[in-house]
Amino acid sequence: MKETYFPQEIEKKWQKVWEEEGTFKTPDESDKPKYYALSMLPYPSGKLHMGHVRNYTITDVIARFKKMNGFNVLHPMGWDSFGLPAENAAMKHGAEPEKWTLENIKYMTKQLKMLGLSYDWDREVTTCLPDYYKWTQWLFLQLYKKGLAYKKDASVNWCNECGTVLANEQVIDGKCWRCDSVVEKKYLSQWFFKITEYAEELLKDLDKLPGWGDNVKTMQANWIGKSEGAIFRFPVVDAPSGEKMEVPVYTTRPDTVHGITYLVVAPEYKDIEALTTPENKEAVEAYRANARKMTEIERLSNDRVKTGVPLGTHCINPFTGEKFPLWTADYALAEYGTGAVMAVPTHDERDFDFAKKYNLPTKVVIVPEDQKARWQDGKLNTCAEQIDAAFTEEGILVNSNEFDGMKNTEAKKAITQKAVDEGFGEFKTQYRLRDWLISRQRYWGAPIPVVYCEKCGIQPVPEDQLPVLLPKDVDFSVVGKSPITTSKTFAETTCPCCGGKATRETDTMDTFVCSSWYYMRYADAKNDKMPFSKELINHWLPVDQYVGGIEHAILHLLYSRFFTKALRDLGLLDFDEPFKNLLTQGMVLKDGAKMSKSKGNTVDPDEIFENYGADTARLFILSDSPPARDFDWSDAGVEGCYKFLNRVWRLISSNAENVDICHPELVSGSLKNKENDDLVRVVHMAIKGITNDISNDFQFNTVISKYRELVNAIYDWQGKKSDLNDEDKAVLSFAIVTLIKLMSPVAVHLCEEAWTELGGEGSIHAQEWPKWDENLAKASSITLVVQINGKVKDKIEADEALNQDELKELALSSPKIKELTNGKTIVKTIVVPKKLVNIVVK
RNA sequence: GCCCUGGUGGCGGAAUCGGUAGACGCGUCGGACUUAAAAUCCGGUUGGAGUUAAAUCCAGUGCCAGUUCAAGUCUGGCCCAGGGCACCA
Repeated sequence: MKETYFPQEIEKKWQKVWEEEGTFKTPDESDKPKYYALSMLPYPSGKLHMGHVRNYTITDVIARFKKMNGFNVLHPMGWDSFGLPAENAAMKHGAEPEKWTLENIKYMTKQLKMLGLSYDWDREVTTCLPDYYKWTQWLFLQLYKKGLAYKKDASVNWCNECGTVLANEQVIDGKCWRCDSVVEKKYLSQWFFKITEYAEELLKDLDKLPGWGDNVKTMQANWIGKSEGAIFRFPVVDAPSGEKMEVPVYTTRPDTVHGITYLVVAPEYKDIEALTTPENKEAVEAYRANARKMTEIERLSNDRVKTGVPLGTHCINPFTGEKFPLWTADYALAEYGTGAVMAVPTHDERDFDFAKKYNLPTKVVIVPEDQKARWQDGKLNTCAEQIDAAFTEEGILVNSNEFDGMKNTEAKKAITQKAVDEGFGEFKTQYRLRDWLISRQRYWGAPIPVVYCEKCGIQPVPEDQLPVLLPKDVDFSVVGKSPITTSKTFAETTCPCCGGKATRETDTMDTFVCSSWYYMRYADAKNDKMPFSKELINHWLPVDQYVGGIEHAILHLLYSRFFTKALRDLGLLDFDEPFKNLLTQGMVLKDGAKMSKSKGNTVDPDEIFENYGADTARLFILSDSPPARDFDWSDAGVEGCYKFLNRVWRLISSNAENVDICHPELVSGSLKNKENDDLVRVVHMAIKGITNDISNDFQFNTVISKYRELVNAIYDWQGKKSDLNDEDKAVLSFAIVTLIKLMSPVAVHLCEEAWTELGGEGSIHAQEWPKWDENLAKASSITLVVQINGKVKDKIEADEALNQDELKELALSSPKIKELTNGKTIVKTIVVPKKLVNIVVK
C-alpha cells in the first residue's frame, strides 16, 4: 500500500470499477426488504453547487448505510429539465433549449460521478425527454377525465419578465419566485388542477407524517388555511333594478351577527354593478378602476389606510330586522369566501378602523365574561361610543335577543343553526388554498395535450397520439408571446372527434407538474406501456427517506402529495402519501451568507474535487453541522478534513502488514482473551455510537467526531505498544477493519482502496455493517462521581459490580469527602447505580 | 398579529432517562522534530480569583421565577434571532 494518500488517483480508479461492475445497480426482485432513499432532483443549470453536494452526500450515506444493514436500496437520480432558464439561454446564446439542457446534464452527470454517489443510473429520469413527458401528458389526460384538470377564466398572476402566468405558490410577497419582478393580475382563460378538492385530506394527512419536521407541516397547514364558519345571506331591499337580490357573506364570527352595522363587497365583486345606485355609480367606478391599477403589493401593504365608497343600496339583517348600508372596499378580497364581508366594528379590528374613518355606527354584542353580572343588573353600559378598540376576545353575548348571556363560543353554533333552520345560512368550511394554475405561456415545457375544435370544443388528444412533441421550427427571439406559437407546424391539427380543422393548445405545463411524479417513474423507469406498473410502484413507494431543501416546503412537496392522492383515486397506486420521512437540509453558507454568484462567495465543487478529492468534500460537508441546520463552509475546515483522511491513510498504510482481514477471530466477531483490551472496548463503543447517531435523525456531525475518536484511540493504543504479539495484531486488525467499514459510507473511495489493499474480498460497500457487543461497548471500570449538595466534589475509579451500599461506602470513605462533610450532618444520600453518589448535608 | 424553529466558549457544535456542561473539530498559544520551512507529533485553551507552578475556590448553557437531593435538559412567565402565514372576514 502506498505511503501517501493520492485521492485523485484512487477515486478515478474506483469510480471506473464501480461503473464497470455495476456495483450500485438495484434489482427489483430481492429477498431483502426494500428501502427507497431519494434526493430532490436537480435542475440542470450547468454546474453543481455546494447545496447539491450536501444534499446528495447526505442521501448517499443513508443509502449506503441501509444497504450495509441488509436492505435492497433504491437510490436513483434524474433531471428536472424543463424550465425557463433553457429558453433564456436559447435567446441569449442562440443555443437550442434542448441542446443546452442536455449538455448541462452531461457535465453535471460527470460531476455526480466524481462525487462517488451510489446511483443506479439505469433508472435515470430526464423530464424534458419525450419518453418521460409522454407520461406527464398521459397523467394530465387521466386527471382531465376525472374532472381534476379543467380550464377556466380567472384573475391570474402574470409575470411580465418571464412572459407567463404563475401559480399562487410561485408568487412570493407579490413577486415572481424565479425573477423577483412584481407580479400583475390578468384575467385569462387557463388550465388548472383541482388541488382544492384535496384540501381537507392534504391537511388531515399531515398527521400521518411523523417523519416530517413540524416546520414543513405547519407551513403546509398555513398554506391550506382551513377556517370554519358560516355563510349568511342578506336580502337587498333597494336594488336599483327592483330585482330581489341577496348578498352572501362568509364569516368565522357568526356569534357577532347582531352587531353588523354595514356590509362590504370587494371591488371585483360579481354583482357590484347591480348593487350600485345611479347616484353612486361614478364614485364606485372610480374606486374600482383605482383598485384594478394597484399591484398586489400596494394593495396588501400593511400600514395602508383603509378606503372605500358606499354603493347606495341596503341590506336587512334577518336576525334583527335592522337595515344597514352596502359599501365596497378593497380590504374585502374577491377570491376569498364569497367576496363580501359582514362588518362588525366592535369585534373586528379591520371593521373598527374602517367604521371609525367613515363614521359608521357601532354596536356592542359581546362583553368579557367577568362583566356578565354587571350587564345583567343593567349597570354595564354597552354603548359603542365608549369603545376605543375592537373587543376580539371570548365573552358573553349581549344585545343579541334570545342569545343574550350565551358564551360566544357556543353562540357560533347556535346562531348558525338558526340561520340554517330559517333558510338564510349554513355552516361552511373555507380554505385559503386555490386551484393550481398549470398553464405556462412558454416553449420549454411539456405541451398540454388538448386541441380546440370550433365544432366540438375542448378535445383531449387521444392517448395513442402521445406524446405531443415540442416543435423544432420555432423562433426564440420573439417578444410578447410564447416561442411555440411561431411554429408553422405545431398549432394546426385535426379534431380527434369530428376530423375537422382544429388548433392545438400552445401552452405548456408548469415544470412542477413534471416534478410531481418523477419519484414514481424511478420505480419503473423503462416502462413504455405505462408511466409505471402498479406492482412496482406499490413495491418501491412510498419513498422511505426524502432529502432536499426547505424552499420546496410548499411548492413541490404539496403538489407531489396532491398527485399521489389523485393517482390513488385513479387506481394507479395504493398509498396515500409519497414521502414517509423528510429531511430538509440547511443551506450552505460562506462567511455567514448564502453562497451566491452575486455575492461572489461561491465555492466550486470541481476545485475541491481536484485539490482534495471527493472523499474530503463528502466528509467535510457532513462534519460541522447537523444536516437540518445551515452549514458554514470554511477553507480551514476542508483542510482539516483532508488532514484527517491523511491520518487515517497513514494509520492503515503503516500497519498494512499487521492487519489480517480474514483473521478467523474477526470473522466470528469475537476476540478471545482480549475482551478487556481497552481498544476492543473503544471499537465496540464506536460501532454502537455511530450506528445510533445515523439511525437517530442522521446526525452525521457526531458520527464524524466518533471516527476521529476511534482513530485517535488506535494511535494512542499503538503508541503504548513497543512490539505487537499475535493477540495484539488481532486487536489491531479488528480495530482497523471496523474503522474502514464504519467510514465506508462517507469516505467511499479511501475505504474501498484500503479494503482491497488489506486483502478484503469484493467491494467494501457490499459488506455487512459491523455489530457491537453490548457488554463490551462500555469502559471496563466506572468513574464514580461524588457530589455534595449536587455539586461535584470528587471522582473515584470504581468497579462497576459494586452495589448501592458499597458505592455509598466508597464515596463516604474518600478523604476529600470526609474532610468536606466533617462536622456537618448528613441528611440524605442518593446513589445512582454505576454513576453517582450525592450526599446532602446541612 | 398568529404559527414554527432555535438561543451553550473566540467559532462550528457535543451532552439516551433530569445525574461530571463544553465531546470532536476549527482557531489560537506553547513545545518536540528540522539549518529552516512544510508536514507530523505532544500539551494548554469557558470566565474570574488564586499560586513560582500546582492544588483549590467562585460564577457559568438568552432573562426571571418554580419543581428537585440534582436542571442545558422539566414547569410557568418573558426577551432575542431566523423562517412561514397574514386586510383570509
